[in-house]
Amino acid sequence: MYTASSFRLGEIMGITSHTIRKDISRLGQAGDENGYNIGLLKELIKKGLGFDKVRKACIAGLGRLGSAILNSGSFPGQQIRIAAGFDSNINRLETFSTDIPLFPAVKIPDIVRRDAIELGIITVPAASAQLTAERLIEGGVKGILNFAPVVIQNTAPDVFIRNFHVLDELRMLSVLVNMKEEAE
Amino acid sequence: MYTASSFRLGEIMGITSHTIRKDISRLGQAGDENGYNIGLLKELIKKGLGFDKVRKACIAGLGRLGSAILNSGSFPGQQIRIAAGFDSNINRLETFSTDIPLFPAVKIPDIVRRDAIELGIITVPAASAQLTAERLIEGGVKGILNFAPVVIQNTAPDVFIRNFHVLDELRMLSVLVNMKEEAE
DNA sequence: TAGATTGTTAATCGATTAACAATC
DNA sequence: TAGATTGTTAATCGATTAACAATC
Repeated sequence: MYTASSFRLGEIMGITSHTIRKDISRLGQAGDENGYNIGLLKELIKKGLGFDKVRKACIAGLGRLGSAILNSGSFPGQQIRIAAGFDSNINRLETFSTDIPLFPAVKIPDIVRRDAIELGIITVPAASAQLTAERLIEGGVKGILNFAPVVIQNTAPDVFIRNFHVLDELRMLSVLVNMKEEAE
Repeated sequence: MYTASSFRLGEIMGITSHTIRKDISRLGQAGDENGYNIGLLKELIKKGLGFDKVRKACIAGLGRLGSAILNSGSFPGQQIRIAAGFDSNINRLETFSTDIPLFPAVKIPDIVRRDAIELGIITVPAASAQLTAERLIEGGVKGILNFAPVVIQNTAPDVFIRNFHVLDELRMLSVLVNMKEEAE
């Protein structure tokens, strides 16, 4: 039987053993004085976090970033399945070769609703990000991961939105470096 | 003279006016009873956060994601400049057309040091992420943005590391959706 | 047993939010 | 002036860290 200690798990994840124990204990009991039972722990996490279901996601915007994500293997065997791609440029849709069904952007509400897609990934230019978000929400998504360098104004407060932008992350690092330099 | 209130700024950024005021006040004074003086505020942020310097960054791993970032216009006029790209596949380097100088991965330490590159973006496969990080650190980078689905073990504690992975973000959204469903 | 490790309660920390005097 | 808005102090909140009894 395989086991792992909170210390070892923390090492792998880059956090302390305290946090590991606290977080796991919230889900139930999976360990004893020999550490955590890996099989039991996996089950506990799967159940507790809802990873026993596979949720469908779609990608809106098939530019460089969007197609990079689309082609990243679609996360096989994971908790997420990419079920559709959208772009406003019809030509781009036609020249694309993938197993994932592609549609024009205006169809977002229809397809999202029809296929019960729950998560949306926004990789369109900043100018069309808000419209894209609204179409996704209209279709009924419950969560949005936004890569466009704009903060999405959430019209439906029960939809979770996470904003991520590469440049902002680099700026953040730059600020940390700068603060450190000034402290020296 | 253009002004903006903390309420309006918070609206744009999706946070409260309290946080805006608190954060800005840390940098100095930029407003009065008419709101913030935009020009003054920009100056204050630029100085306070070190955005008056441009820091160089490099991209290690020119697969789909890496080349998407490389080609994203190199953030013109921003606080960050992409100054080099690296890949372990020599063929890939040769077939690439870009203004940004490209080098084989083994040269990372040399080039980073030579060109005083301060930030590194890791877009290599998981298996080579740790090695890539070590090469970047060897060259002297001060911050790393890691897209590989592995937590980088930081051998140099004075280097800032931010881990980001698309699938994890989607999983996070999935968990939020799941918790909400269970609460209902 | 002795030593290692969990699960949980308490303490600490930092960030967000609230409240409000000061300003013009 | 009256109303709007900042800057700052105090209160709240949640997450991380510390500490330790219980377990085998």
